[in-house]
Amino acid sequence: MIGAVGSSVRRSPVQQRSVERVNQMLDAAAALLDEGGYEALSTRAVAARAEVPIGSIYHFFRDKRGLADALARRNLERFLAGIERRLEGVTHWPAMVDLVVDEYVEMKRTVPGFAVVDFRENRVVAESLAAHLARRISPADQAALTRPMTVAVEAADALLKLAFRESPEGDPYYVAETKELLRAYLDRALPH
Amino acid sequence: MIGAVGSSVRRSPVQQRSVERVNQMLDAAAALLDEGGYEALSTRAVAARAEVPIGSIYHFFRDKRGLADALARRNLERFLAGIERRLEGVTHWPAMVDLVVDEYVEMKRTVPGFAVVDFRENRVVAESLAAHLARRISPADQAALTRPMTVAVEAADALLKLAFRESPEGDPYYVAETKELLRAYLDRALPH
DNA sequence: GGCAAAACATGAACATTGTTCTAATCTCCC
DNA sequence: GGGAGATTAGAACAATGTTCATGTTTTGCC
Repeated sequence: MIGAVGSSVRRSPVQQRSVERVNQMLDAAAALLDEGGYEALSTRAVAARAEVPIGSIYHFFRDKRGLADALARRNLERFLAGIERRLEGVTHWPAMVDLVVDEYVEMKRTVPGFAVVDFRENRVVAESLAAHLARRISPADQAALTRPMTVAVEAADALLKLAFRESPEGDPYYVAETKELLRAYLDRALPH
Repeated sequence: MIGAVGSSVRRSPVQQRSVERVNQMLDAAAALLDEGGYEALSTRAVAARAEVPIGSIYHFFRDKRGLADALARRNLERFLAGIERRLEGVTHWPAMVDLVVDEYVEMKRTVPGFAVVDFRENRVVAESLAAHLARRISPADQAALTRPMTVAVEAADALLKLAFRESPEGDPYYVAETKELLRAYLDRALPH
């Protein structure tokens, strides 16, 4: 999950100092996104905040979108790692629902720029969860689980974004309803 | 639903010719959005496509966002009108689910730029559906229906966007699952 | 240590886009 | 037909995305 995926990255940093500077750029982008949304994400603002010249951004990232994609990927990896950690010992899916939603809420509260988890990333989450489900819970083939999981993840992402639009800490009602909706749907959609 | 809402519109057209030109601008914006997403929506491109000078856009709209908002509102009104038409005689909510999803799919296929129905618009849809439900189906107070409806609309919007990312005509599996998910959730969330 | 090659830093310069402004033209109504 | 308000028109300014040539630092190697 480290190699240059697709084409959002132009060069990967190889020296120590540049690894740090790339992280500074991602941190700066995350902070700007939290403050003013995607519209506030200007390349010059990122450069100023990270204390690097504009050229450095384009040295490592294809363009502004590539920078945002890289940030999304970094957040995705943190999210998956957090889920993997929490999933220890979980053997039935209703517990999984609580788990994943709670981790999402926690990330939204603590990880800057977590809003940038696009549809491309959602698919990865769905596949990861389907794999876990197939491995430890249901012996069914993973393919049959992936599509319902994709539906669940997409819906959950939208509802939790709604929860955080309503309240900075995540409106408790919408968080609770997200879990309720996921349980109601998966109870019908997953093979028994 | 016509007066200048909030502040996305700078002046409303009063002469006949300018009403037509404003519609040309919205049509051009819709076409560009369908072709290349929000990134392809440049004010100059809209002006060229609508065969008006840039100044005219800023004469009627506050800024580029105001133009997109106005398009979203126009699409929302068509959507609500379509729903209202189909809702004649419907007296229980499962039929409503099919109806609203089908109308959404139809609009996505035929109305240019329908992708631009933001969260602000979703709330209006939810309130409209809650009102209908309160009026003709359940005697319960509308307030108790609005929040579950908001959840349902937000989830449906996300899932149908997924369906249309997968296939230009809307992936049938995801469309069917959207209905399934809505039924499963509303069956639990609505008062019986 | 010293040296060549690769990686990196830097910011001026260019292209595109968002937005404003002032002057000229057109519509509508008395 | 005349005048006030509505509208057209596009040049001009500002901000942003992006590239590029040049200079500096790090790395691997003798």
